[in-house]
Amino acid sequence: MSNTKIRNMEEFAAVSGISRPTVSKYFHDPNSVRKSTRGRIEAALDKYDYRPNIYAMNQNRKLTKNIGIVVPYLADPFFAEIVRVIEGRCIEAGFTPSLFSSHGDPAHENEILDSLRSMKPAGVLLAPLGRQSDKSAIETFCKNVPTVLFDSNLDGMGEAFIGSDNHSFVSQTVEYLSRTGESPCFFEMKTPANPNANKRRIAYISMMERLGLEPHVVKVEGTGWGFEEIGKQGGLKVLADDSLPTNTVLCSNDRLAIGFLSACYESGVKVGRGPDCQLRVASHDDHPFSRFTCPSLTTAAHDYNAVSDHAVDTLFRLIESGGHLGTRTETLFPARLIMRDSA
Amino acid sequence: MSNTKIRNMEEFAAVSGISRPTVSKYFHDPNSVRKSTRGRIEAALDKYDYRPNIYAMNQNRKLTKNIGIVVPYLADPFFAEIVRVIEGRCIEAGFTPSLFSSHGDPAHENEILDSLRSMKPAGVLLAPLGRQSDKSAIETFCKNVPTVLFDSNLDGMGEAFIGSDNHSFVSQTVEYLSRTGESPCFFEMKTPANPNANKRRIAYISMMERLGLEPHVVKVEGTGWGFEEIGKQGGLKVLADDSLPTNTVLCSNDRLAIGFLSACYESGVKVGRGPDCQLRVASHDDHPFSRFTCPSLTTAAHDYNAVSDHAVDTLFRLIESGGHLGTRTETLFPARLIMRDSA
DNA sequence: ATAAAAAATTTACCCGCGTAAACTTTTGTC
DNA sequence: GACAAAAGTTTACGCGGGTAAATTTTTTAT
Repeated sequence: MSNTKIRNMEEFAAVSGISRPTVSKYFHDPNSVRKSTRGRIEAALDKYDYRPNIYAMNQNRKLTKNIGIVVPYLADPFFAEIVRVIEGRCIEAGFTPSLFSSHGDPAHENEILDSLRSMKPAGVLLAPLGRQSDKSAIETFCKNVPTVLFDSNLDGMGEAFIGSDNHSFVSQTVEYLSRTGESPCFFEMKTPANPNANKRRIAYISMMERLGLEPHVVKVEGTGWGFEEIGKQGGLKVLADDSLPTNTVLCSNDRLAIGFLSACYESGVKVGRGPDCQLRVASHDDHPFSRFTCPSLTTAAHDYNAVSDHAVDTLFRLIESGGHLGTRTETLFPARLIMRDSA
Repeated sequence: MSNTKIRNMEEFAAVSGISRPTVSKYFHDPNSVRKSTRGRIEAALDKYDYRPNIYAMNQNRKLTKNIGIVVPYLADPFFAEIVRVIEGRCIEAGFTPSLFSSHGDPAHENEILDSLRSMKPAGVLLAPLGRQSDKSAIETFCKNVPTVLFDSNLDGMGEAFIGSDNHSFVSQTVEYLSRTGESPCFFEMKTPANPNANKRRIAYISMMERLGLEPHVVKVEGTGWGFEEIGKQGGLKVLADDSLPTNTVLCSNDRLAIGFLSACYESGVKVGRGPDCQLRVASHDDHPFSRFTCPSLTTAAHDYNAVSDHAVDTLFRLIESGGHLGTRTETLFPARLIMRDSA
């Protein structure tokens, strides 16, 4: 490692004995230059530790090698986990991921899209807030930037959608619960933030009807993204009122269930499938913490890797095709039932 | 909103009737131009929706308005929450935060620092991995980029450190537990990733000795960042062995405690301070989920806001002072004991 | 009203790199 | 060894905006 500092590509080209345009080509794609040339550049590279100025590089590019990743709520470990996988894939493929969380705030989601636009990213993976999202802002954004939606679908927006098949989630849990005990009631927020919640309720009702059972939906108060607290308060209430229609509760998602289980514990209600248990509780998502609840939570698991991989692959195809795929596809991955102790 | 598209600052200056250098000055600091001028620019601004090219802007700047935020493990909601607060403060102050997670991997931490350097950020808020961090890489980085460390301290690195006072955490929990029942043993990982863990053990031992009590440290196997699982497996083991030295367990951190509580539940061990309880469990951090454990977790809470605010304020002072503060300060915020049901 | 200070304007050059065109050298093939 | 193709070199210009210097205009103070 020499201590003479290289200020720009010109100087670096000089010390490596290669012309600047060729060096520029190398940084754009190392395989686009002859092997011997690449060798000389790389020799100089670890002797002088030069890195091209990213701002100058991107200034003249129509598209950069940046990929934007936007999630609605990073404090939810579910999204943190997906982000981890997606980031890895992007880096592998030579892109530079930039991570953003809307933190549950539509205004902030808009700001993110705004600053994302000026980053001229090659593509964006967007998990929108859902119902709260500013649809027209997202629509405009998607027209200007190659975007793949994931997790939450918004009608017609983005070049593709990749998510989980809510019907598969709910039909598996409902089928399992109904087969092994009393049929479940459906526990959810009165005004859910996420479109998946609506799909799950509808799937629950249709599945129950198909089984010839009467559906019961229990809606609890509360808004925002503090699902655990909402589940807990709602749980305490329905348990105090003794207003649950059945002894089996199917929560819309694991975070609600975590709160609900906490309410059960505090109310002295024993959850599980043992003979001494008063209630069975199941849910959806396979949240990273669901294996540590008391009792551990029976749930339907996302195929994290499939969703992440397919979202990223789709985005790469989109980028390669220059920003437009033929028709907008919606890919849904089925769930896998995870049987634990709560039901 | 006119539909003529503005391509660059030249054109925007033309339509706003102001010269380009003045417009440039405006974007650098809106208050640096006369009020009437600002008015004309802003009128044009919402008529034509032009935004300066961020790459061209930053190319010639020694320092940008970017701030890097690096955390060791974003899937830990503790960090997700801190990040949320910090991001907000940065945006308020007119900076552009960029978020990175090392995902528990030292090699990735290095890559992040590398790409961060080429972003020429005005400053960086770094929560390092800790023991696993490549110390020399971080040291080199801190010499080149104005950096404030938080959460995990690394000796002498960065211009300042802001974190929580582990001694305050542990002394409060130990004092409380010892006063209200059997004195606690200390439950931790054999080889903790984070320097805070060591400080907590030391604080535990010294506090116990001060109280004239015998310290007992229970170390469990396991490496990596899956603390809950480590706590659970370790918990199952010590409960099966019946090897706990006392009926009161103080976990090094909440994530371990979440796993430990799960082990207690599965082992049929009732936790709490009621007469029918076999074990008391307490911990440190006030993890976002600790209020939803079964039973809810007695813990010592970080002053999230104080840490975030002070870290950000320190970074801003550092930036204003041109990259160096006088002497390296280490600011530690005390804990607040949160009494819940587990102890 | 007038001088002094503050703010804008004009002009001009720079930054670090992308990239096109014309030309030269190196490769690989028969 | 001749020759076409591939790769590299030179030269030159552009991108979009930062910024300095000299000049003009506007504002503020007296």
